[in-house]
Amino acid sequence: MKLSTKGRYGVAAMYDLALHHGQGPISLKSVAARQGISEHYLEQLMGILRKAGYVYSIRGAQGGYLMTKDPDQVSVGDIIRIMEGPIAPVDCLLGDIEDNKYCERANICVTRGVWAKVRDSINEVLDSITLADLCREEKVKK
Amino acid sequence: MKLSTKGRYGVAAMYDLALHHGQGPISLKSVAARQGISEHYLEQLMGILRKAGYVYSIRGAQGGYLMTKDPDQVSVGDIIRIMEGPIAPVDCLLGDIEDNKYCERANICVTRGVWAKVRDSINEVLDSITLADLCREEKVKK
DNA sequence: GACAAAACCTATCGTAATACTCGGAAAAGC
DNA sequence: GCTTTTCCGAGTATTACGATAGGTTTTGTC
Repeated sequence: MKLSTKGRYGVAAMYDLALHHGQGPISLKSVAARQGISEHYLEQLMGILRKAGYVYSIRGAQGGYLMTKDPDQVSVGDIIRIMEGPIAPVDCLLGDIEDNKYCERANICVTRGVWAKVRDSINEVLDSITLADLCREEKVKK
Repeated sequence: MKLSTKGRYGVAAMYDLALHHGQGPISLKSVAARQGISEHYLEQLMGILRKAGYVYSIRGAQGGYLMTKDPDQVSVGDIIRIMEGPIAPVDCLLGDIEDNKYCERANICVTRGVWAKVRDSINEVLDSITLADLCREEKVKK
């Protein structure tokens, strides 16, 4: 039940952009340095976030990335799901309960209900926290 | 954020034993067949459950496995944690917040709090469901 | 006592995903 | 024109997962 670095780094990067929201384009290099992420790798991750519409970029010197929405409009769950795909502790939760794509007994399986509850509770927690919340916490810590 | 088959199969096997609780030793072969798990692989998993004290075994012909506790005394969380280790969406939750073993900035990191909340909510769900609960559900479905 | 059924044990192994790394092309400010 | 930056596609090393294989030991039953 581990989060991949994709999800973790994605949140870290978006959080970094949120902290600097309104200060013009933020270079990938500076984000990578502050958050301790490989530049080249982060590059790929920013591509995902860009294609998903959470950031846009300005190329060339003095360029960088900017958030498309305000930090209070983006939840941690949004980012995790973009980076890792839908939350699903087991594959059988991905399809319809009837389609048997991942498990022939999905409709009679009692453990499926357990995993569904886990999924729902994870999503609930992740959706309840916005990037703005994280920024506020940062200020409290200082 | 996937559960491994270890956890899934572990729960399936324990659930199967719970369904047959009080009916003498249940052979690994029959559990594997009912739950659709490779026999040899399940063997290894039963070893983990046995060493952890959740089942005991009777060797030889007509042998098999039995639960050491009643199904209402064993939660899904107990089994998952035995099979997969402690629930921790990120490694930095494993050590103390001060020991910096997994992350140098654990004590200043704001995202750490997010993952801790996720962990707690997963544990809460998993601990709230016992094998006896699953058995009751099975009967309702029939 | 032989036999078969079962648990037990150790080792091996193929596949796939993860987490990068590398090398460059294109864009844009100065 | 130079430097800074994003953008893109390919390659790669490591690891964990999910088994598979091949045996040994134990024990009930005929």
